Amino acid sequence: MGRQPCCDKVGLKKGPWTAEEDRKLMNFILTNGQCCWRAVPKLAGLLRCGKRCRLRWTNYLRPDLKRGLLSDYEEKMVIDLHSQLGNRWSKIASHLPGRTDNEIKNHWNTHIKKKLRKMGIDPLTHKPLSIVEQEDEEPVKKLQKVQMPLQEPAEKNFEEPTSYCLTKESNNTKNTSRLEESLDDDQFNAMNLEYGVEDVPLIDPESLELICSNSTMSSSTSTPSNSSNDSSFLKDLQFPDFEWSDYGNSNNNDGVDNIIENNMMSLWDVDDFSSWDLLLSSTFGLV
DNA sequence: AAGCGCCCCAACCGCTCGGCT
DNA sequence: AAGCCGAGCGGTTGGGGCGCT
Repeated sequence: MGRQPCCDKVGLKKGPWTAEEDRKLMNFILTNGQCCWRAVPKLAGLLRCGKRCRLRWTNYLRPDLKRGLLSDYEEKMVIDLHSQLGNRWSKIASHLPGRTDNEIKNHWNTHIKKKLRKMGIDPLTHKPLSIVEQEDEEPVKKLQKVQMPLQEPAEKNFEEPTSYCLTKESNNTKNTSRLEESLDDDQFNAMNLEYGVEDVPLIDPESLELICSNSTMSSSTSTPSNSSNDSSFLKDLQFPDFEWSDYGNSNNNDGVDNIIENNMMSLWDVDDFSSWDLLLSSTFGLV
């Protein structure tokens, strides 16, 4: 069936929004709230279709929007969320308060993609490029080993990321306890009041550094076999001292194979956050 | 100063999803 | 169950800004 256009396009204005249009839309939404978007242009006196009004509001006019470039911390979050969710920009955006899917998508396409490639990581699969290239050469092997399409890393065992879960009810006791140790009760309760499991607040970078430095201490005793595996890609990439954690399989003693099986690497699984900072600074001058 | 090319991001387009009848 | 419709999502585009020659 042929889809009807979202609105009658005859006589509608296109292109950049004027300050006057912004003001009208802003006034209308602030006064009346977000109702049926199709009706908004008429009621607000705008020559735009409802869909454009909604986009303008969500991407530009919303008062809770943050402006400016994504911080290093936000960038790290985007990368990790992307490794788990794929190109689900709105899902990713929902974990970054004040950021829009459009903004994150743009930032990904213009900045993060390049940075990851520079680091030798394939932005699509979040796997080292050397492995991706190998797989391209040997498609049969790839299928046997990975058993899922490379384009959609998130589709296999998709779960909402639990690493950011800040509720005390969380089953993820490891992460919860890290946070409980690092934040005092007031901070923790404030987060709990404001956000549910799905709505994850932005943690202050300083708090995060604290969390991660604590976890470094505890992780130093864990799974030495992970870092001592003889797979070559880490050496090839000359990364700083990474430890690749198990991804949902605590009995797996080969970190690299585990990464391949899960078809992703998570920066949040880098136990030592300072190593990540070091990587960023050594690779493209961040931090 | 002018021309050119590149980069970035706001905006657009078209498809999908989910609720309703 | 099928169709309609509003809303949301993700990919793409176009134009403005900026640096370089």
